[in-house]
Amino acid sequence: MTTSERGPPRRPVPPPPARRRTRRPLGDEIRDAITADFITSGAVQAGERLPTEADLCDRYGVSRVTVRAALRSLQETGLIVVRQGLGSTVLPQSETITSGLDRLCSFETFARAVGREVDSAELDIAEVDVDGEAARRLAVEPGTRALLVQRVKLYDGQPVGWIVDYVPADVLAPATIVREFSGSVLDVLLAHAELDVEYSDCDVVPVALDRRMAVRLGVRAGTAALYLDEQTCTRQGRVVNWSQAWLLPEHLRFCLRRRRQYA
Amino acid sequence: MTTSERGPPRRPVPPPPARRRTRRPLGDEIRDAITADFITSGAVQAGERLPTEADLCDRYGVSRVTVRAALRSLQETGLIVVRQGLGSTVLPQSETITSGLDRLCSFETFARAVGREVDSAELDIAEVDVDGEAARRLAVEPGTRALLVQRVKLYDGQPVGWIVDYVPADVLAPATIVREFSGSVLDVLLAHAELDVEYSDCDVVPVALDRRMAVRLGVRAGTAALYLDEQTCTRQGRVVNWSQAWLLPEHLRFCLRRRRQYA
DNA sequence: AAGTGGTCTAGACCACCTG
DNA sequence: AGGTGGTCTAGACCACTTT
Repeated sequence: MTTSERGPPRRPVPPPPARRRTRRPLGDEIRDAITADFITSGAVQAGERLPTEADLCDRYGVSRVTVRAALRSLQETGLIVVRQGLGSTVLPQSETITSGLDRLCSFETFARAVGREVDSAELDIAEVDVDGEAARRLAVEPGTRALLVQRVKLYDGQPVGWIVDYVPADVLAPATIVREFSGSVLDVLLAHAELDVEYSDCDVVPVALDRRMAVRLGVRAGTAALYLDEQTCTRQGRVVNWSQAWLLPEHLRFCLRRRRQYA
Repeated sequence: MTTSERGPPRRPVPPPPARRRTRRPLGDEIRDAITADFITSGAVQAGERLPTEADLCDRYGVSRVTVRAALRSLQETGLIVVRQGLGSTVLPQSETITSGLDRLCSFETFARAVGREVDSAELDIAEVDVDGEAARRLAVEPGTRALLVQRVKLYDGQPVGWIVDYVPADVLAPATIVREFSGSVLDVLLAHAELDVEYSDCDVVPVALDRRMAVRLGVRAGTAALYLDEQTCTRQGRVVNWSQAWLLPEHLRFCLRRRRQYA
């Protein structure tokens, strides 16, 4: 017996799904297609409506559930608003990079999601023996080898933050990180599925920048900034990264969704 | 012809869904049931696994899609982690009574959880016609009636923040809010289950306090503070509250858990 | 009344993990 | 190999908004 006897034919519209990457949800591909076909193309301006869900189903040959997953994703990233009985309206885009603080996700990824780029400057990568505060925050013995990565983040050529990352050498080989680094230490860690990186605990502190940091970022001393002090952990609770970031709110927007707790 | 002829019988397992509130997703009810039946009951301890999705489908008489919606919600709030091929594991709850910015929870509730008290001072309650920025943030027509509540928050007698809340009169009668208010507008809204308050979207901005605000809080002008600008919403996305808070980090610690996104 | 999004179901097949 | 979660489909009915 062949598998083709076991049910009705699936997905009649697209060609045989042979080459589809199974690891990427179809909804994400549809989301990207809608973004390209209607939003970034300018076919639908801010304030105007996307085609109806039924139309999108026909156009892309997918089920309504899949189209709705795509639309939900677009709504979560703030590109559209969906109203019952009305349809999906494209929203005007913010000039700033919106960062969902509650998501363990690099600035690079956020920026790319909205079609912008961030760069690094004054990049300084070194291997060090951690002790004191760093050893405590990494939960390792003083003297443990670690990779230290420091840099300025640039947005449209403007300095927007200073970031310092430590990763113990026994978490991931420094050479590996350096080889795979393209702006974000977190992205390297997330890409290594075997590490099981799951969450970070992050302190959020408003600070007035001291003279040295202000010079780095090209602002006056005393400028208000957001200091994020973060321990990235595996599912088992092992610390794999201590990250400190001083960020200017000027070109960055930090937001988060606070959810009602039921437990 | 009756509607019952138009398709196969739906939901055979549960009793007639007569009294179900149609506005609450079934997935949310299943999520609450799972929480009560397995997690808060202690039937499944941290580190142990929930029943399989198929078992949960049978137990609650719902489809797998619905069970998965419930599990996704539990994962988003950090109660469980779901792994392909492994199942759903209950997570240990954070020891530190998180002043968790990611939880929709009043300062009063947080303080009570750690055995402290917060008080209000300079309380100012008024009915106003909102316009401009306030109307925009509340998503109402300019001129709409709303309740405005302003006050200083005190922690151990020390001023720690200035909070401003708007609630449109057609969300909840101003008299009702005033009657039930005991320090937190959010707590009043959460207590009204019929409002279906579910989440808030919160902007997090570091600011240097201006002279007026600094005087209110008894600090020097230019002191760094955290400005939280928040729209509290129902499950349907209706804004029920616009809240602004200027908070001193001195006596408060803001932290949050950033979670990896799998969707 | 018509059209749109909102929710839910039953079933199918795929990918991952563990024996 | 068997069981688990991951994804997707087609179809049905409900609720909201506009005509």
